[in-house]
Amino acid sequence: MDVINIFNQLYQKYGPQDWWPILNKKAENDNKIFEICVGAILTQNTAWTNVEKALNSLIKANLMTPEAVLKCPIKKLQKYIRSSGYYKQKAKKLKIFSQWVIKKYHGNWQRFFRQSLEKVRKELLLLWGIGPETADSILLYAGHKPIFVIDAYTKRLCHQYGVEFKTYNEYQNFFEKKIACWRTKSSLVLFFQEYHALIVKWGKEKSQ
DNA sequence: ACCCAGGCGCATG
DNA sequence: CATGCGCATGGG
Repeated sequence: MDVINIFNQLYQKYGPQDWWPILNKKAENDNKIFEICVGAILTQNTAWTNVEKALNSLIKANLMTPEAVLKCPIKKLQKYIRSSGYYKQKAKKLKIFSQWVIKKYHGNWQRFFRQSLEKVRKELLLLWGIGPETADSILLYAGHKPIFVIDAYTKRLCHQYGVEFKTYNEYQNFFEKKIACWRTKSSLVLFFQEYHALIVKWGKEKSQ
């Protein structure tokens, strides 16, 4: 399985994907980062179209900040994100996530992301509701950390080439080892961002 | 009527 | 360690 060659083919076919999509374009930078985190949580096992509706209703209700989410009554929060499914669990996840970034980092993402990749990844994974894919999406797209996101489509792509592993980390290592060695950090981030987006594009098209 | 979507936590063997 | 199950909406 030639990982680089597959990227080139996908890029030639689909072009740049411009991920992560920001809906609230006029928001402050910290709130755009928060929007990416919220999107990453809401899209767990859920179609993005359903997530977009929830994100837009949060924006419209002025709830796209950790402070506002923390203050909002849970029932009300559930109502706004209902379209994204699992809305009771996800409302709780947003509460916990918001409380964490406020209490520990005063809502300042710079303070969080300036720490090492190992440190920030481990810390996200300790939060209830944040698993490996959600953590890595946040790290890659919100924090610009060089980490490769594995999702159901990525595994499906591997299987098509007869490549199969047991764990998330094994898939991740497989891609990172084949890509990481010859690139600088910033170009690696862009490459990982584009690659994951292209895989999702490929997967979505295939499942229609 | 069914199946799936940009997963995760928790209980069980 | 590895399965299995509940969570929930909306579009095909």
